[in-house]
Amino acid sequence: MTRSEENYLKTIFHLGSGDEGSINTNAIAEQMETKPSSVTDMAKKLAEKGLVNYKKYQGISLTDAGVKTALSIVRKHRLWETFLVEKLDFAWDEVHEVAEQLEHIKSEKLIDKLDQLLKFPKYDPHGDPIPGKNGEFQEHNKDLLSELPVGAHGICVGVKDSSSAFLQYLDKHEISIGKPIQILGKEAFDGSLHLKIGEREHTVSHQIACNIYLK
Amino acid sequence: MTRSEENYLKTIFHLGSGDEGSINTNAIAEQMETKPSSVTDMAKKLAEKGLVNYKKYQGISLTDAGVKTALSIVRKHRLWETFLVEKLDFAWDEVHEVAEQLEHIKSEKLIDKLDQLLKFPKYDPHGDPIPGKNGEFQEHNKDLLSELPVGAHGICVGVKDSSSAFLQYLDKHEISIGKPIQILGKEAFDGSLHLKIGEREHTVSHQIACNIYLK
DNA sequence: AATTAAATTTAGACAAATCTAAAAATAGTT
DNA sequence: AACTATTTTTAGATTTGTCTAAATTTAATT
Ligand SMILES: [Mn+2]
Ligand SMILES: [Mn+2]
Ligand SMILES: [Mn+2]
Ligand SMILES: [Mn+2]
Repeated sequence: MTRSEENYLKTIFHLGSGDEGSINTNAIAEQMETKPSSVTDMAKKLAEKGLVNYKKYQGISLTDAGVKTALSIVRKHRLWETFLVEKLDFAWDEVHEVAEQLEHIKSEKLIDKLDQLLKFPKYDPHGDPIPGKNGEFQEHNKDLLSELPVGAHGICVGVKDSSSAFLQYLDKHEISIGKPIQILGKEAFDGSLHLKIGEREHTVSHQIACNIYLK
Repeated sequence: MTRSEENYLKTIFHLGSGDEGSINTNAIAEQMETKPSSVTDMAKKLAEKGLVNYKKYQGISLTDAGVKTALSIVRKHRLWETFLVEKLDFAWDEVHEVAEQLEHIKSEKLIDKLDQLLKFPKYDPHGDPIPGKNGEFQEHNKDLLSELPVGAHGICVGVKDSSSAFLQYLDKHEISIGKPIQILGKEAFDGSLHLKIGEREHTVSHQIACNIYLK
């Protein structure tokens, strides 16, 4: 399994985990910052190996074997992110790029020992669930902040956008996983929300609210 | 800098650190389990980048920039090996292969934080010195067991052969870094040595004695 | 010095992963 | 239904790293 194949499988897994069904060539290309023709080439190769279902012009989906492989990469990615934050004092906006490399290290013993060192964490620094050795994981029962009514309150349990820019915005406004958040008001015109975050009050745009999960 | 380029630089560094001067194409090929023609190709590329001195049929040597790069890879390799043993309970014969992958992860912050987590170790699990951020390191003042006279005694501070097979042999005979060793006698016929290792006595072949460093 | 052997380089090929440009298929619209 | 726009695939080229086989250079031996 090459690094490129692994990256494709992971991308297809992430694009497919929302709605069911098969994924567009173009969507994969955009996500991976590559060209559609490259995606087609890889689709054929992965189909050859039994990791994706692929028929010309019909889109791409993971087989059971493909899902299993994707989950093992996601597991590694998220365990490494957790390691970087918990053991090496990285900030949560600094870990993704490094984990993108570390997820391709091949050693089952390494990842199991890492899991043990971290005390078998269930969620990564962004609130995303960490699959276990056999691919099992429990997603938080969560809602997007933007879809909750005025008056709702809960705990921040995750973010949808893990970009450095967004996470730094959250840091600046003291929004982090575990923080209690209450919706004090909603602006009808642009959908911006007036929030109580811990002890402070802040107003955030609709775009921000679309990327924060509450429980 | 590609993974392959890094592996070549590291190999040239290791082959050259003994005697001075330039390294044979064939020696590099053998060490890397590749063909001499591939070495020539890479020599040209690395020369182009100013990392090696290369003139046709004249052998290959590292430039200052090449040494600097090689040292940074060796630093990463040995810090990761130390991490695997100290933090993840790997045995010293299990770390090399994984470190061979980890040494190529690109993140200066990662390696500096790892160094800090490990409390700035000076030597790796095989007794090899770990270069610092700026490439500085102090080699142990050590001697090969095979070159010491009868009666000599010292502490095992390193191994020359880091292969799994050799390290497992040492484990079996309870030879490890830090163990006091004394030469009780030498067999003239085949050069085998009768040793006192800690409290026990053992006889080891000349081949074994050629791969153990004492101080 | 001539010959043989060994080391090294060149030439040409290949697989992996990507790209551009053009062709083909599908989807959307009058 | 015909036309247009979008998506997807194909064909052919490129880069990186490798290989084999043949040619060249250097080293060793008669
Ligand atoms: Mn990756
Ligand atoms: Mn994450
Ligand atoms: Mn090693
Ligand atoms: Mn390596």
